[in-house]
Amino acid sequence: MPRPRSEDRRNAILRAATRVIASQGLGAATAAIAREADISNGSLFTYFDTKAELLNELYVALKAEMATAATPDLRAGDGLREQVCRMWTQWWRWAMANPDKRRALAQLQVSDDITADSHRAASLAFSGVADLLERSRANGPMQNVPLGFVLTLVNGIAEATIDEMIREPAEAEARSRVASDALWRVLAGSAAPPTA
Amino acid sequence: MPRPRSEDRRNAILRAATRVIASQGLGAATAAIAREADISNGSLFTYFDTKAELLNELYVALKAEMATAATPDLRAGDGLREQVCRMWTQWWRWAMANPDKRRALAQLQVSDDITADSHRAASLAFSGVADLLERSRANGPMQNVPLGFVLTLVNGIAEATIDEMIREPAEAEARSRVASDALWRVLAGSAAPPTA
Amino acid sequence: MPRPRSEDRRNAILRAATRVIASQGLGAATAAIAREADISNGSLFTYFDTKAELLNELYVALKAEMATAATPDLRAGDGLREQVCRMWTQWWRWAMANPDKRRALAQLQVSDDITADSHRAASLAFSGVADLLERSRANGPMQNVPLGFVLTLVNGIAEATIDEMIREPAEAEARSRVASDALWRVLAGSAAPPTA
Amino acid sequence: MPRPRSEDRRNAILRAATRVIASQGLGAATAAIAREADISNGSLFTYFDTKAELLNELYVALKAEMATAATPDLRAGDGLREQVCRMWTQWWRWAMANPDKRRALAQLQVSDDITADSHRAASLAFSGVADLLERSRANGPMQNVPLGFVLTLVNGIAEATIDEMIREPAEAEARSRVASDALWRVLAGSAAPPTA
DNA sequence: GATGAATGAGCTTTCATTCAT
DNA sequence: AATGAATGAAAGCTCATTCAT
Repeated sequence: MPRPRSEDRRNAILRAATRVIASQGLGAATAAIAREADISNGSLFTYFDTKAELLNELYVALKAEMATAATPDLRAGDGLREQVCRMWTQWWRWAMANPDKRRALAQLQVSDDITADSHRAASLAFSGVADLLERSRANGPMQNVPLGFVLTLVNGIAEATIDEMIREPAEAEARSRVASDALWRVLAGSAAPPTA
Repeated sequence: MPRPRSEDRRNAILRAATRVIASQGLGAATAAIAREADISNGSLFTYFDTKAELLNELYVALKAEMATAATPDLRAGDGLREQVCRMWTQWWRWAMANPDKRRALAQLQVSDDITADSHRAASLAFSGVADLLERSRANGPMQNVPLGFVLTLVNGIAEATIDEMIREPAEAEARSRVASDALWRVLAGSAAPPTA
Repeated sequence: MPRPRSEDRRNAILRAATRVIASQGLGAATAAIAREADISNGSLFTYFDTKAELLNELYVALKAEMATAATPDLRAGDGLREQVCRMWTQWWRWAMANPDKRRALAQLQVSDDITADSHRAASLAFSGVADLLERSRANGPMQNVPLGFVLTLVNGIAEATIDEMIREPAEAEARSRVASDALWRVLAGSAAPPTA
Repeated sequence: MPRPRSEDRRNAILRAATRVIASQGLGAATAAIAREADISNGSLFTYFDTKAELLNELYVALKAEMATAATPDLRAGDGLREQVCRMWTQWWRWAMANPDKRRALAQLQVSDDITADSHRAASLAFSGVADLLERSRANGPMQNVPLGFVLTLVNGIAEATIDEMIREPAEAEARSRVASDALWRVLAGSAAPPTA
């Protein structure tokens, strides 16, 4: 029995790719990623057949991680407003805590190497978030548009806010509250603050 | 800034770069851009010293064009709501009419080759839009955050909506209205429709 | 020569190599050969230290098989002409029946990896054929040249004819007779047909 | 006007390829060929799009050169026998004088990279030789087989003899006469010596 | 001995940039 | 200034061989 293909090694490559892509962009050499993962350049290709495959898997993995981080646990008794608030908080906390992942994602998102399948898989990971948004927009001004549009919109607002938070980390908490209110206004149309 | 002879040629290169980058991404070869511009590969470098310089100039030019398209003419008598509405309409009309420019911008926005200076220059071009947003948010819920944040946020919402419009062009007008209302809610906090 | 366990496996590798080289050329990866032989890539190297060694052994084995196929059984009473005729028939029958082996041989013959020793060993295998040729040329026009030259020449004629037979398999029998006569003319100088 | 693409350089690459392939086989690196031709590795690809294209052009060029060398000038008054004799002499003289070209050809001949088109082009170059053979076999034992077969056969005999000449250069002239007679016997069936 | 992952040198090809014309 | 050939440093990927299991 040979040395088994190791899940650890595979993850090490994905982590290394995240770091290298965050700092050098998608043009980063596979050899650089391998070096960062402490493996030989040839070894990378036993885990990912091509660079494009590595990028696709990384994209889906990062999106899924982000989605998981954002998806709020179901706590009985919480109102929708609270749930949205918690989701949003979890989302930006993850983003602020993982700047490399966010930067890598920004590059991957617009890459031609990312297939339609990967984009689909990434969307699927957001179903928990989508469920919450579906309930939140139910009787509001967004009730008649496709849920996908709502998701896109919320994502746009979230990312824009996180960009600002990164520019001014000291004000992150303050911005968070402003953004949370804005989000709710977009979804539900009223500015009622969450019951504290 | 010593400018070489033909401004026409320079612009031809920028237009060619837009098309080529839209279809092939930032990895596009300078030779491909030169061919698309109907000049020799060497000639490109008499107009732009490096590929990075070309990308930066293209980025700023496209952002500026987008900003110009979005900036509403000052018409006496128009209310803020109407002006925001007009801005937004002009914005997405430009985006829908110029898919290549939008796609190229999406790539450029996240490129490591784009300098902080270029990002600053791009923001400056949005001063007309910024002015309008400044007035629009004056007494609303966003009155105490930096104007840059408001711009970022509005930009995020706009881009998300345009993405959706591209997915479903038939519904563009309908989405436009929904988005316009959402935008106003974010800025001003109330959903009052524009006085027609 | 310490031989590892299974002679079967060794032969399986040689057979697999024949097929793979016939279809992909000498550039074929050792891993491809191993896969075709249904063993692991590493295992191949317990049977052959290097790829070059495998190629050399394959070359000698194929040449020897060809020689064995061509060598006519000694049948008392047969005239030389009949024996040459039988040899030639056996030769091309083997070639037509084993296209992969022939193609692999064609590649191996010109490879830099094949050592002088292997070429010598291959010649040795043709001693039966050489004996017959020695007797056949005894009083003819080739009586004063080295036997090796006669062998080379006969080989050249045989291979050229087989190439033609492969191009037009339907005419193989007809070509066989023409070539047999030509062979005899080269060796013995007269065109007397075999006494049937 | 830029430096024009130079036919000299192109030929230098072909010559370099001949030498390098003769000594290292078809596995020779394009970089090695470029170095031997005293150009940069990238430059090679402005003259030949791919390595396979280079190999194909080299193959056709070498075959054509060999054919030209072998094709006898038409001299009024020469009998067929003399013409065949002259062709054969010119052929082997060229081969002995150009060992690298012969070795490179041997490799190229069996390469999978050589297309059917190239093989066709190579055959065409031998039309002068083919004409002579057509006339020579006219009333002899080979009159009823395809001319292509005759060519293949003559080629096989020629190459086999040249191989022997290379093994024993001192005997080249002697072998030449023996081979010439054998050739004539194959074609015309009689051993009549050339009228001196 | 058998397995297949690990290794790293080496390959062809691309491409931003330079430079002879 | 314009041209496009020349340059050479990468890049992604392959593969003979080694080695941990």
